[in-house]
Formats: sequence, C-alpha cells, structure tokens
Amino acid sequence: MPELPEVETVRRGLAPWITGQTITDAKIRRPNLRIPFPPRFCARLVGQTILVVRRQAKYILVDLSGGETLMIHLGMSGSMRTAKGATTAQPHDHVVLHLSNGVTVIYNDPRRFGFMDLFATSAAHSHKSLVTLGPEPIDIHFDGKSLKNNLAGRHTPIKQALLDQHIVAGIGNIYACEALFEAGIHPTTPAGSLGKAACDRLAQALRAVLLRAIAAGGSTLRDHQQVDGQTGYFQHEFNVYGRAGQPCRTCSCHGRHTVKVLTQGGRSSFFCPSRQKKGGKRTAGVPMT
DNA sequence: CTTTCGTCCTGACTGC
DNA sequence: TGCAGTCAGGACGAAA
Repeated sequence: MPELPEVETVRRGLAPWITGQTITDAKIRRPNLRIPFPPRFCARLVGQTILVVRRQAKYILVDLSGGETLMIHLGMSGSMRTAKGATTAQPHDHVVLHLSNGVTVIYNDPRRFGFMDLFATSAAHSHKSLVTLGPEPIDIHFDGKSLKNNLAGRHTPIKQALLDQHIVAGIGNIYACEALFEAGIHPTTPAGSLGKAACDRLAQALRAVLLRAIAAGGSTLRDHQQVDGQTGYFQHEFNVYGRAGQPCRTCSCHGRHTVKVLTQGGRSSFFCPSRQKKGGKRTAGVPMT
C-alpha cells in the first residue's frame, strides 16, 4: 500500500530521529522477507553513522558514513516506528536498529512484501531497482512533455502505464486512480494516444494529488502508519478509490453518477463515467469542487 | 522491444 | 459461530 506519499511521510518522520546518529546494534528477527538480506547485513551496519535519509520512488535510501547505502522498501504492509528506551516487541517486527541517541528503529511488515538491501553508495545510481526508474512526479522538472515522451508508442491502458515504475516512479493503484479522475482521463485510454493537453493535465494532476497526500500524511487504509504511529488522513479525500457504487461527489455530475470499477491487469480501477469519458474527451470546464 | 502473467505473504472481509 | 474462499497489491522474472 505505501506509495510515494506514504513512503515520503515515513522518510520525513524518520529523518529527525536518526540523522547524524550512529548504529550501535542491528538485529534481524525474521530473515525471510521477500528478498534475502545481503551478506553480513547487521555487522556491516553497526558502527556506521547515518548521514542522510533520502527517498526515490517507493524506496527509502539511508546514506551511511562507511560509504554504504541502506535501502528500505515497505512493500505492501511495511511500517517503521521509533521508540526511546525499552520497547515491546510486536508481531512482525523483522529488523531492529539501535542508535547512539538511545532511539530504537523498528521495521514491521506483516505481509513480508518489503525488503532491505545494503550496497555501496557510489553504486546506488546503477542499482537494479533504481537504474530504470522513471522521473519523480513531484520533481520540478516533471511535466506533460516528459510524460508524453515516456508514454509514446505504448498501447497499454494509461492506468497500467502509470503503475509501471519505468514510466513514472512512485505511483500505485490509489494515486493512479485519483490522478486519472482529476485529469478527466478514462483508465482504459491507450497510453500512447494521449495528446499534449491530456498529458499536461495528467502530469499536473499527478503532482497535485501526490503533494496533497504528502501534506495529509499519506493515506491509511489498513497498514500505513507514520513513524510516530499516527495515521494519514488523505483517504478521506479520495474521489474515486474504493468508492465504487457511491455517488461521485466533486465533479459536475454531483452524485447523478456513481463511481464505477473495472479490473485492469488484475487491479481495480475506480473512475467516474461522467468526468472520465471513454475516448479521451473531457467534459468541458468542469470545476473540481 | 512491449505486454501479460504468476509469484511471494497474511490479515480482513465475504458467504455459506 | 466457524470455516473456507477471496481480495488486496509492489516488484520482478519468465513467457508470449
């Protein structure tokens, strides 16, 4: 479930607790996450000081003083929490780090879709998971032109293209649905058929919805929680995701239509049939609210 | 090259 | 009430 806004929320929550601190102890409580831990994972972490906590797409990247970078992926259900002093172990606590300031950082992941990796910082840009990633949709340089360029020649539906991390990084099912709604684009539209205006709208919508979600601390459905245990609240602002059969509430149809759902690539796509017309025509001049 | 599909996992939910 | 079945979904490798 964690998509870009949730991962960014976790990064922001984590950074003030751990930046500048030295890892004094590291323990793996459950070794079999989705991908095996790299060799000597814990031993390599101990003694290193945390320099920077970054994020790329859905990955948290922790640069360490020894020239290595710790990569954390939260998978579907992963969360990080911090505690000062004695801590009570919870079910699905898989990795525990102790820091020089007395803070404990715990990685918890019930579904074990997440993983961690550790590699030379100098090789980060060529890491298998990072090297092919598309642009960050909240980056200042991301616009309709670069989106259109990356969609060129793609016959796959735009909804599925948005989930492809090589085209745009960090988008998951929730924000793909919400951005398409906001841009007024039907999810089955062939990706490469979107014109300049539609790509401009979509780039703008992606950026806007992600920034609003970050400001709201992400979306908490079942799993996501912030580092301090708080839940995000962007889920209350969903226009379409998870709202099949409910009245469309923010576009011009004002409840005269209900949100529909269809399955694409095994995932649910939620959309308003009034705002998101098949064939790409958007209802002219529709205000959002 | 692009696209689809199966795989991993467990908790929450549905239906009988 | 209990239990089996279904769903959710990120990333990757294999297959088409």
